[in-house]
Amino acid sequence: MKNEKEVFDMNFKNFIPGQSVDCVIIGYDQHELHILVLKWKGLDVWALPGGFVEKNEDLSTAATHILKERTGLNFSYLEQFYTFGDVDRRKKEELEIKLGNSVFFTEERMKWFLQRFISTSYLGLVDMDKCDLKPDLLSDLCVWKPLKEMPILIFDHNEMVQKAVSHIKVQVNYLPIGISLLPKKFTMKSFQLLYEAILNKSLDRGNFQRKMLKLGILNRLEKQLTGAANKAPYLYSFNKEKYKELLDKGIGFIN
Amino acid sequence: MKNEKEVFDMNFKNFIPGQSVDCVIIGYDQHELHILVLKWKGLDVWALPGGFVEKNEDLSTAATHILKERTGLNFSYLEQFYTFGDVDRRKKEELEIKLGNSVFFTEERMKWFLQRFISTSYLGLVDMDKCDLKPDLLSDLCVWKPLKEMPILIFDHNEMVQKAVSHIKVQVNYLPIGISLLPKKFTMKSFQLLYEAILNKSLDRGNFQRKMLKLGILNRLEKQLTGAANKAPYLYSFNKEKYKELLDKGIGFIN
DNA sequence: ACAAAAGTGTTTATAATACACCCATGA
DNA sequence: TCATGGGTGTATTATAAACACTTTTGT
Repeated sequence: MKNEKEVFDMNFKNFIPGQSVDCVIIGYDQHELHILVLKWKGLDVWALPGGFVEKNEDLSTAATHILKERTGLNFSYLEQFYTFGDVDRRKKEELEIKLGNSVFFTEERMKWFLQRFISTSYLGLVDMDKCDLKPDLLSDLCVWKPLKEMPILIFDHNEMVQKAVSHIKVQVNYLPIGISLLPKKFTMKSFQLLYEAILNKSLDRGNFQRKMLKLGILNRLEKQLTGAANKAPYLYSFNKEKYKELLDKGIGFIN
Repeated sequence: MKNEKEVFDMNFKNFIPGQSVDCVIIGYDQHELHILVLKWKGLDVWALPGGFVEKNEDLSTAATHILKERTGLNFSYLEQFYTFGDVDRRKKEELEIKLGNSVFFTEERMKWFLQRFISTSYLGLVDMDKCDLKPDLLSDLCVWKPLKEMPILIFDHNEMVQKAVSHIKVQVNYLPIGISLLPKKFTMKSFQLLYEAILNKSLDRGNFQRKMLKLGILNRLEKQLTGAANKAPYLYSFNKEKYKELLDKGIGFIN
């Protein structure tokens, strides 16, 4: 287990200088998209999960590695989507003030954090329920925030979130949206609401249902009695083989 | 003008260590896509145009800057598409042998070239006729090669080309294909052949023509008498405003 | 019996596809 | 006048979109 002492033993000699990785991890709950964020220790500073790249590890391995530490999972969908490389993407002065108070930030460590970083961003899609969240050494909170209630994030992290969200919107027919974000069993309604949350528009219930059934990616399971005074919906699971086949061919789920 | 002396004066202290930029520049001629490549001085080594990033320049500025030097142009379409960050993407041993013979590669320079580099790749689309090609300091040739006759490129550069080409295929409806790759005046036939080259499949002539005309992105100009024993085709130019408007909305050119 | 939401059906509009037809051109 | 390729027309099919009808559930 990591502890306070480890934080103070932390050093950066095994990392590539100037290169970082940040992750926009998207989950879905209560009909809303959520983003995984961290709060820095003792500060009102929010940031995306991220880290540095070890000298002997691939960029993608670094992302996998960072997310394994934060969520306990190996992500089934994790893909690089953009590299942020502007000179002034980390506002040095702002950062210096924020870090200045902490005992952790010795002069040497300060120097590391104040250098120019080029950050490659990864997009992950995950079933929130499967995650076992743990803050990193510099943070005291690691939580899901609804996309619509995003706090102000440090540096260009809000831009990263925006870019990732518009990415899944554009690429909606080529990404394993349902299979990554929904639990094993789900209703057609929640499947539809997921697409509506991503596309930010309402879809016709009848047409959605017919289209998804016609694609052959769903297994119809038992009915789910909800206790409400209406017809019980079926539960569905994904036919993974068929789903992946369609994704590879790039067949459209939604127009 | 750059000359041999300048090569020997070249040093790397103004560059960010470990970070490079490579460019997949796509042109279109004789019904085929072409890629801009360089041949290293005195060696049978081919590579994409690329370079390093100055300490005080943005990543995108570095790409713009590199291409200005190679082609004399400021690209109207130039976009980052992937960052290659595997530990062993540059095969050190191979590189060491290739560079070992050159007088340019002093120990210090060798050390620079043999470090691990993370390379961010940019995709550019350009009218080949507008380019005024110039090799870089390490190369003696800077030429267009037809995509179907790509030489073996150094490192992972062939992978970069493949990734860029499949990127434009997938993104075909969102990229300024015609306006970037065709000359000012062109025939409907050459416009169609361009899409066929990208999509690698044949399209129906009548339907293509009707669709493009209906989109309202084309201005019909004078007829072009080719000298051939058949009806003379019209020349067209692009209605740039309408074209960009459609691109922004993401309206489909081709299915 | 009623409201509410699920599941399915039907109609209409729009777009994709295939191919046919006529026209201009130079030998 | 013939072959060739360009421009346009049309019939067929497939898909999207809108909405209506029926079924199931608990009160």
